[in-house]
This record gives sequence, C-alpha cells and structure tokens, in this order.
Amino acid sequence: MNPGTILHIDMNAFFASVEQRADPTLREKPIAVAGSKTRGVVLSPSYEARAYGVKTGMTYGEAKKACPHIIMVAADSAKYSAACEQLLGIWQEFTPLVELFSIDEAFLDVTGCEALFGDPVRMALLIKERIWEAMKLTCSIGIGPNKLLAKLGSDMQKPDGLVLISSADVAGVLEDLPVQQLCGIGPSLTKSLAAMGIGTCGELARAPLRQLTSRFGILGERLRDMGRGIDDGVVTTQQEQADEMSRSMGHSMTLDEDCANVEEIERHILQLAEKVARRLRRGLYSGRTVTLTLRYADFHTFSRQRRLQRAVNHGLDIHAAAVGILHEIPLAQAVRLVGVSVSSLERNVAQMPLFPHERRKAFVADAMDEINDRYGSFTVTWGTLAERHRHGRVISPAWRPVGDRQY
DNA sequence: TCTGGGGTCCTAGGACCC
DNA sequence: TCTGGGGTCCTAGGACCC
Repeated sequence: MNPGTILHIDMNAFFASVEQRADPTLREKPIAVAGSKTRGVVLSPSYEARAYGVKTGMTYGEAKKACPHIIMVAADSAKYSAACEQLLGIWQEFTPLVELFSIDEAFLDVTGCEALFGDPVRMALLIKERIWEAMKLTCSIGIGPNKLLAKLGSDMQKPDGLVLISSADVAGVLEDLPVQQLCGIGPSLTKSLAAMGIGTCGELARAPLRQLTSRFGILGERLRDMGRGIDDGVVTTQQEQADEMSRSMGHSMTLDEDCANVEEIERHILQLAEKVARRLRRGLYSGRTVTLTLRYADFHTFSRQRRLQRAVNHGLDIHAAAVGILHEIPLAQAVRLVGVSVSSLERNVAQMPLFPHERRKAFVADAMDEINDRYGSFTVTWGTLAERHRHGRVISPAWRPVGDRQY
C-alpha cells in the first residue's frame, strides 16, 4: 500500500499577525498579544518581538524587560475565530479531509490529490499563496507520510517555511533529532528518557521494547514507534469530531487578586458554573461529575470532584455541587485560580422535565440563554452576580458586555 | 511589573462486590 | 488457623498539546 501524504499547516505568530493585519500602525513592530487581565502572560509575540527574545508564556514584566518598546495588544478571540474560519475555508478548497488541530494549526490529508494540484510541494506552495492573497498571513507547512512527521516538518522552518520529509528521508532526519522535538514528548518524558540514556530519536528507535514498556507501560510501544517515525493517527474532520462526544467541559480563571474570602470564591464559582452550563446546554450535554479546581497563591494546584445522582446542565446545580466541595476544603492559603468543570457527559434527549419545579428551572435557563445569546454574556444573570457589578468591581473584564447591562 | 485557559489521556489507589 | 483474586467504579493527580 502506498503511504499517504499529510500536510501540517502552522500559522506563524497567528494572534500577533492577525492584529498587525487589522491595525496597520502595528505592522513591522514588536507587539505581543496578551490576555486582557492584569495577571497574564504573552500569548503570541510578533516576529519583530521574538527578535528581542520575547517568547510565548512570558509575563508582561519579562516581555517589557526583553523589549522595552514592545506594544501590548489585548487578545480578541472573536477576531482569531473569524480568521480561523476563513482559513478552514481555504484549506477545504484543496481537500475535504481537514483536521483543525488548534485555532492556528491544521492537518490536511492530501493523499491522491496529485492529479488536481500537482505534487505535495507544489500543492503546499499553492496553499501558502492562497492564504497570503486572501489574508496576508504566512504559515509554515510540513509534508510527511503521517501526522507525526508532517508536524515535525512544519516546526523545522519558521516563519514561512516548507519542509518535506519523504519516507526515504525519515531515518536520516530522525537519527540525531532530540526526542523532545516530537509532538507528544514533553519535558517529563525527555527527562525520563535521558535517564535511560536516550536523547535522540535514533536511540529511541533502537531501545529494547521491553525496557520502554517496563518504564512507561502501554506508552512504551508508542514511544518506540515515534522514534521510528511511525504514526497511524488519521486526519479527523470537523464533522467527525462533532459526532464524537466531548469528555468534559470547564472554565477557570485567575483572579485579579488572591482571595481568601469564601463567599467571594463562591460568587466566582457561580459565574464559572453558569458559563459551563450554557455550553453544556448549547451542545445538548449534561454531566454527572463536577470538579472544582483551586490554585493557591504559591501556585499549588489541586482538584476535588463529586459524582452526582443525576446528570446536570444548570448553573445552579453545578454551582451547588462545586460550593459543596469548596466547603469541605480547609483553605490553607489565599486562592489565585478557580476552575469548574463537568465530566461524565451524556448527550441529552430533548424532553420536558417531569416535575413542575424542574420545568420552571429549565424555562428560566432557556430564557436566560436566549437573552444572553442576543445581547451578550451576563446581560441577565443571578442576583449575587448583579450585586458584584453594582459594586463596580468587575469579575472578569473579558466577559463584560460592551453596552449597558439590563437586569 | 512572577507564572493563561481550554482540553485529552493515563495511572494508581481505595472501595466495594462476588 | 494471619493477608485469594478478579472486576468495576470512583477520585486525585500528572503529562501533554495548543
């Protein structure tokens, strides 16, 4: 059987490039897209900023230190989603087999497309050209016989790269390649492998399987395959992904200031629970397990979960479970981050709840969803949250509707 | 002007049951 | 008359990706 041909497309400095495209005064300048909150990190530095050593994940302070005249731009996720949608459209001109790997990356299975667009390199050049014409954005493209190698290829040349790893090249490319260059081998695995005397993919490929499985369990075989450039993962389209059930849905937020006040934490939990609940309902999901995650001021992070009698998708139910968990935790420190997530998901069969009080709750939730969808998040919300707004302290600036709020 | 937010998968241990 | 053994469910945490 002939091997397939996979393209991995990685948009270069995506958020920053989208912002530079939208605002000409930012072009060719060192900018960094950052979360809008006071305590955040750099999400995407422009290439001009990278030249000064600014990297993703740096704090604002670190970025300023590396590049004093850097321009900080608040992240605007609507803008990036729109750009991502436009990109998807372009990619689908070439093949229907497109897998969005993240907001700025995709795998394309172009096996058998030669007749239409020429060989894979020619096709990659066409795609780059189309993206540049339509959006004035550059990308790096890796071409390989599978997703692992395509992804590796797109990482090898940035920005505006194009790297082909053909089946014949695989052993040569991997022989001296550090294992951490592979997608799926992070800092922890790198360290464990180094302790076994394995630093390169070549060494990983030659390691005895027995040694790998005794140390890593079922991951062992997968690791050896990775060292050999073997990956049988398939490209999964949007539709196929949509047909699959999500495993969990959650939201978390770092507070503007560390907080030791339990009642205040409860209000943050309510806000998060409402967000999660709306997404669950929108996807026709409900879930049986509620997890509360806390991060202390010293960054120690832990979670507690609770399995419920029945699956829920209403903010107040999720809030009640999460607050129940909170009350069982003796807070050892002020809290820096609060997270609420729901798992053990089920797909709801749309039906009217049996009991009147359940029906009322469903009705209220539907009405709130409808209004919030139309006028923006938290236009209508629960009294305890409205109280927060009246006192003027914004829980999270990101979710503030632009116009006047109506209660 | 210290360290974001959204996920998935895997493991290990305990409770519980037969 | 010391501590079988398998299976499932549940919880907590960690690794990894962007």
